[in-house]
Amino acid sequence: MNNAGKTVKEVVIEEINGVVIDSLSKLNCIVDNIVTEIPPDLSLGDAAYPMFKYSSALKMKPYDIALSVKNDLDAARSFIEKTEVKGGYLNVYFNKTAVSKKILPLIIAKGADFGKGRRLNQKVLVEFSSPNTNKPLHLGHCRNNAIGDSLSRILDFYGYDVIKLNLINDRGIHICKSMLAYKLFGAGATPDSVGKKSDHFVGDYYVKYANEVKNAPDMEKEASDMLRLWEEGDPSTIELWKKMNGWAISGIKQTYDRMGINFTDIEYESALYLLGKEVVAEGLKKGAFYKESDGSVWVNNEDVGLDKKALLRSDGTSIYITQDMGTAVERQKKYKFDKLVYVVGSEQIYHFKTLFAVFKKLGYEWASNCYHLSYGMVNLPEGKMKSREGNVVDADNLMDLLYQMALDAINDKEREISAVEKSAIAEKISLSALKYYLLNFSTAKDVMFIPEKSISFDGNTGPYIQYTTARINSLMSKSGAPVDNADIPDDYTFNEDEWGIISYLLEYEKSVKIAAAEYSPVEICSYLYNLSKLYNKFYHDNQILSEGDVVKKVRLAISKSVLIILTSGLNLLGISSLERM
RNA sequence: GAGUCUAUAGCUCAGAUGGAUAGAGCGUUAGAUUGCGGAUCUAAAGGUCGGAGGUUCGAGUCCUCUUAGACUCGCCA
Repeated sequence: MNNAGKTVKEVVIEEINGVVIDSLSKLNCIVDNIVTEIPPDLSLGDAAYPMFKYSSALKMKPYDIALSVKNDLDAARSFIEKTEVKGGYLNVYFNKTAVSKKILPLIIAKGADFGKGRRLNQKVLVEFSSPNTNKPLHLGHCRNNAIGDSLSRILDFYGYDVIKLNLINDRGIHICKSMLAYKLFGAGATPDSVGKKSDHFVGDYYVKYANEVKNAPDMEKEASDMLRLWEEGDPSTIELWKKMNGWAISGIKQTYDRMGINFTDIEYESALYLLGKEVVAEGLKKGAFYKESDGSVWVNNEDVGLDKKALLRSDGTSIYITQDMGTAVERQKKYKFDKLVYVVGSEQIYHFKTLFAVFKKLGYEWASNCYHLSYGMVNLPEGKMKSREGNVVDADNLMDLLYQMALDAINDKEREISAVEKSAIAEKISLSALKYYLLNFSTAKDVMFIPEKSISFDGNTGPYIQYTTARINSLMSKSGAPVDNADIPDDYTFNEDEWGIISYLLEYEKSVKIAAAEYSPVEICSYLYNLSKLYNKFYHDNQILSEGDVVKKVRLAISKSVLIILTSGLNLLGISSLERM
């Protein structure tokens, strides 16, 4: 994965790289790719070239190599202010004015488009969320939604054409369980008649089933009978199914709307689950699969370190994996995707390995373009979430709780903001807290969710970054004229706080690149948090509006640039920046 | 039993492609604003990067072994 567009940092650094490479070749060391690092401390410069690896080939001390390259570098100027040899490192200090004059006006001019990659003309399908229609969304879905949505935004920003897919799991035995409980105990009630959000209404009957079946084991058989009736198209069963699915899906849709999650296309398992049978037949014909004497169809994946896996039951009905096979083939036909990313929990790693191995055995050239982005489970202090034990953290309730906390915090500030606006702001803050919290983990890791502690508004949180945007927005509105350019005099002397921010602004594009390449929203979280910290320190220690015209303009340009980048990065996380809070 | 993933400060977590004294937040302690938003800022204390070997000039990062935990290994989804 690479994007042909060059970042500002690359433009600056490549010029310097060229000189370093030439210089090394004069010493008879031919390299085509040079390693650049960022020194651990700003006082050590803006870029560093470690010379250790050339030492043995050149039979020179790293220090002497660095010294030799330094001589050549000092002769070639422009973006370089000075160079220094320290140990085996050659440290380069950028010309602050030259770099600033390049980056700040560019950010301000491009605004939200700064850092956006050129279009790659490659289509990426991102499947995420994939709820069941027998219960409301819970905390685990929140993590999935946050990751899937953010990843889609990142990939789009980087240059891919992203299709967001939601495959709704609307059929199967678990759906029939809630249907059965409603049929037996519902007495014609509706979400409206009991005044309940419709997906919660449906979920209550799923819980009801779990409780009742303990004393009435026959219900299990009734549920599977119902599934059979559904597959046969029994009218009254289908009618009930449509009614309850309608409730579940409309309730879940409300939760998506509140979270700011949407999809390019919504797929229904009920419409796709039979497709895989044709793929199985194709595989049999190709000799990729084999049939057992009882009629079941299998694939043998032992050659790739996996096991044998059934693809079709002996009665000819399809299995979970069969649908995934059919769905993927259908997606390739419909979208001609270049990549297909499944955002699904880590408990399904084995399943996707098997699935992708099947694609390879079928000879699909797109098999290697499928990727399972697995994420760890969300745990509670008392253990894992189990819907049957009722210890799940419900998504709607959680958002309500966070909303109330945010609203209380706003009210404490006693700002002159209307009640309506306060409410809107509280909503944005609470979502930011939730999403940022869930994204600020490596995806592979399990998340420990401690309700009282984990979602806070202080420190490394979404609201902290929003606060920074509100602060800058407030500054902008008090600055008089809008900041639409960056006037930087050639003789301007940047202080450490100013330069610290500017040099970090140079890193934004790289962060986006890493986030896109590694499918890693946490990379953006870290970047935004670091930038916010740098800015808040700068803001705390430096005056802006009361300074003279020259300094004021430069600092406003820096502030404006930070605001643009923070807003851009928050957007990649699916979080709104704020004017006020 | 096999496979995959995880292990970094009291707690919760960052540390892409190996590089300079391993970084945050929370919590604890001590401070900062007669100034543009205190949901802010500064500082202190707190680490054998689970353990043992190995590769390398250099390892939290790569390799081997090992310990602990999670997940998976179904004609469930």
